[in-house]
Amino acid sequence: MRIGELAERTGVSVRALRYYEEQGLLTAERSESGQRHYGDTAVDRVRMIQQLYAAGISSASILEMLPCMVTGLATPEVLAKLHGHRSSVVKQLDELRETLLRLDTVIAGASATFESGVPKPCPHV
Amino acid sequence: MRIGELAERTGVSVRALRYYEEQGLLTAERSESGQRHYGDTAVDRVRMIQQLYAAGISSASILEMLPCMVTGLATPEVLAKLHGHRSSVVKQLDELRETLLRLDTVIAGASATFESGVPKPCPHV
DNA sequence: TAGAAACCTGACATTAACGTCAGAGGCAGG
DNA sequence: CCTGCCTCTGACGTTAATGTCAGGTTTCTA
Repeated sequence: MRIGELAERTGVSVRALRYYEEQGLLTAERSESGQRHYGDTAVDRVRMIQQLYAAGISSASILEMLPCMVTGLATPEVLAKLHGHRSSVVKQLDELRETLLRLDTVIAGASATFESGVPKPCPHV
Repeated sequence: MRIGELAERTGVSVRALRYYEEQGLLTAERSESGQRHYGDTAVDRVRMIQQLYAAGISSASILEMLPCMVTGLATPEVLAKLHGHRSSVVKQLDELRETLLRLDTVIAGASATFESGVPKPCPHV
């Protein structure tokens, strides 16, 4: 498939796909005229990239990890990187949970204010 | 306390603190000569700001929410915003959990490779 | 009362993952 | 062949939260 179709099937912009290639995260066959052509596996590849991005992992790190993400095999160095990223993801999870608790506390307090029939303006601090 | 001490106590740079003030997230008394002076509550305030940043909430949104984060009171509009941010935090949590699972799968596979005594180079995809 | 250390404002630099535009070539239908 | 849509490269724009530097004032310390 060509780049437009890949973009549509993954929900990622054409620009982003070219950027991935630029970063070495995604490769493409080229037609005689220079147009990119992708196999079906590219769809999964792009989705994986997106997922790692969503975890706050940089393209440089993804580049190191990606080949092994596909096969499940890794060098010791890559394995160490993976553990490192796992830690940071766990840390992010903890922080997010804490933030969620705080948000819930605030929301509960604010909601109670309204339910009590006493809508007060937001006071200045 | 002055800005340097606040920076040290919160682990945030002086530049960042001035930026928070610029964004309206943090206020300071000014001495005769114009130097910022903070009360002890500023420490908590800064930590809260950092936590919200960590949740991917923009400074503009924080600005809307912050007064009410302190008092637990909110206008209906702010309450709606809070719910919106709650949703996005929950979504982030889900995505992170999914990513963690994927990472664990890969790590498990890679670790097994080593434990089996067959360290293989990372193959090309 | 120096001189160092901390502070001030203002402004330009940085980073990442794209968006957007320009100018040009490629491809399928009518 | 023409039209319209897709694609190409290259390059500059964007955003957010700072970093960094310059040039000047204030505050602490010896």
